[in-house]
Amino acid sequence: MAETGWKRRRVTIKDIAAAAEVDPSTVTRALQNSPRVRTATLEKIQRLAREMGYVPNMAARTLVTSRSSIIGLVLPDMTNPFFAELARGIEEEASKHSLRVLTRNTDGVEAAERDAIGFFAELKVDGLVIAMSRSTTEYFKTLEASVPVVHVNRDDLPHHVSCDRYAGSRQIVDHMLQVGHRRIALVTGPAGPAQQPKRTAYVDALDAHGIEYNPNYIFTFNGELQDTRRVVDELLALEHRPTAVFAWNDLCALGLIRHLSLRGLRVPDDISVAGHDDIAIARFMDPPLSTVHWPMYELGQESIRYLYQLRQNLPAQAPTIPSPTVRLRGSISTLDP
Amino acid sequence: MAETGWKRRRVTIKDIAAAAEVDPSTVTRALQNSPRVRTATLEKIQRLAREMGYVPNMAARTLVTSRSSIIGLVLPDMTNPFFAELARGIEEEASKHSLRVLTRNTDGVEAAERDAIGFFAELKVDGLVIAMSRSTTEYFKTLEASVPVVHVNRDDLPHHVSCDRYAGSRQIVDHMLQVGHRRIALVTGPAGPAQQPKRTAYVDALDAHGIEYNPNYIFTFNGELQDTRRVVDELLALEHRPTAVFAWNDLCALGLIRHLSLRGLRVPDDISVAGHDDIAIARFMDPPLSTVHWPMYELGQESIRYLYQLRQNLPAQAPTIPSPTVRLRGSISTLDP
DNA sequence: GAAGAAGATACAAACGTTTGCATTACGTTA
DNA sequence: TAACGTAATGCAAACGTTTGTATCTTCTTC
Repeated sequence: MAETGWKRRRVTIKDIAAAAEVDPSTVTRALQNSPRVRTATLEKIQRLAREMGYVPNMAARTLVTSRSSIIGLVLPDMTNPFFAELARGIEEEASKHSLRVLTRNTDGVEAAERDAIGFFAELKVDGLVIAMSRSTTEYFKTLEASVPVVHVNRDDLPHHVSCDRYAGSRQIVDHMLQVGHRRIALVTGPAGPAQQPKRTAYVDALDAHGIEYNPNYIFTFNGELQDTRRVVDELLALEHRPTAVFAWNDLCALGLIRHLSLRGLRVPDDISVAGHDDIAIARFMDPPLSTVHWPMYELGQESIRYLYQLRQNLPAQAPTIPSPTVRLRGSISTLDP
Repeated sequence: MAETGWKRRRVTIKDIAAAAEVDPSTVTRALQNSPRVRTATLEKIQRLAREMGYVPNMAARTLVTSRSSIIGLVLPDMTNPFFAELARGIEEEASKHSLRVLTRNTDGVEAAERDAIGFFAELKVDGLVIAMSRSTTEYFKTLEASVPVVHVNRDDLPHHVSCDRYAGSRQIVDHMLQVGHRRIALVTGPAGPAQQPKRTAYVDALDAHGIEYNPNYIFTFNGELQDTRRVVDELLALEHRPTAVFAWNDLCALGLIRHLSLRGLRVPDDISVAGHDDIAIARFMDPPLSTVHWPMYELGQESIRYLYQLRQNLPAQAPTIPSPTVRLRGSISTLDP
């Protein structure tokens, strides 16, 4: 027997006002602990509110204050622990300012991204954090008129929080070269503004060791875990097979390792693999993954701090985040000369 | 919370009405493609709205209609791909009803869970999907008065969507027994209503094979990946070491495998491991993980369908989800007798 | 004990939509 | 051409808060 239970009228501030024999405005003030209301009245009202099961109506409040105390977070992929870490940092920091965080994910689809953003705009969120979007600059230009936005990992956009995309990649490729690797493959992700520095770091590192960069050693990964199989196939089909692979990210590295293993190659004995991001499971992989530690949690925190400055039109300079560092675990072998 | 620059006045329906020399009510109707407005007027209004950059104000709309077209999703842990899959199913199905999904995660903390729920209640969401909460029945009793709620994986609560928690576990333990394992450890998670059926399945399976259940073989895992180390230590300290482990979930299995490997034990040669959930990376682990496939995506879809029925007071019987099945990959070895 | 200062509370307008009902405009039929 | 039906639009109230200002108490102070 289904109840019509939740259709029953919600208790409003007016109901409390009536019960307390007082004006609605007094109730509002009492509920926000205003010093303007006498202690006795205040307590009586708060007790009544509790007893009557009062739940504030955000819509009404937002309508009049045009503030929602909500931060919108737009993520391309909840599946990737990388972004979960970001969300943690954001929530942690947001709660300090008593802001709540609502998340929408877009599966990396641009249309979904715009829908999410438009939706948050309708909701009148107090701020928007957008991680690694695909959308273009002009789009955000118009958006920024209505809501403060901070981008994570989009160095090319006006208000961003990011960290040195070149340094970490450069370091790990340098390391592979130092331990003797000469044929190093690079697996890049789906095209996007984030790809270039990684590729440059790769080319530069080779360059610094006097190695000519070989376009055949660069692969493009579509982001689906299954696609690593194709990459491995192509990689193994090369005449001079690489001895090391720098993967797009840790999840990609995981897939590569798996399919290499299926093809009979052991990591790192037969081929070395490096990842990027340092997600939680990286150290639990077999072998534990050498990777670039990307400080996603800190980026989350900083993005909220930045947003907070933006909201009050402070000079809000982009925060500085420490450079990413390399975590060497077991997935890169030293080559005998 | 100082007001600021980008806070320039938003375009409202009245502005459009003025520009189109028409009444606000006509604008509303035009924007929802009502047949009550002449085609010419309708097009003119819609064009104007686009040109002027009109963004509807959800707060105002929600206030009058007392519907928000939002579904709230409360998750204990975004890091776990398991829940990401649920979110996918929910979003997919929700978009069919043109509902949007907003997510909050609670890190498994009960206080955070209540905050999230309370928040969604204030937001006047049209429905709430709560996954594997810790909270108690009475709490939800009062909640259901204000919003329809569907629980995922909480068989004990009134409106839930779940699937046979016993069958899958039973099957995989049976399988381990069939291939010759006699000393099988069970790793359970943090206490909660979800634990019992798994444990019962484990005990029953042993029973059916005439094996007495050994309390020393049951370990409690706290949910943190690092904690697997302790579990492995305790496990290896046992006098008669188990030959197989049924882990709480796949992530737990991953950690166990890693620490077993650090202690020099190979999976599955030295010890077998089974997981639960079948998250995306399970098949990419080394060895690929044998596990119970839990249909999280389908559960997500069903929870929205259920919610939809609840909302219109249909007889809404709990939907039936196919039983979970076992995915045998490489992490369980056959024992020589 | 009266004037004035706080202190406490009430009043009323506003926020931006939606929607039932009233009104006007237009084309059709007798 | 008057009467009528229908199509298109306008009017106004309502949703539940918040907040600036006005009003009413109560206490000081002389």
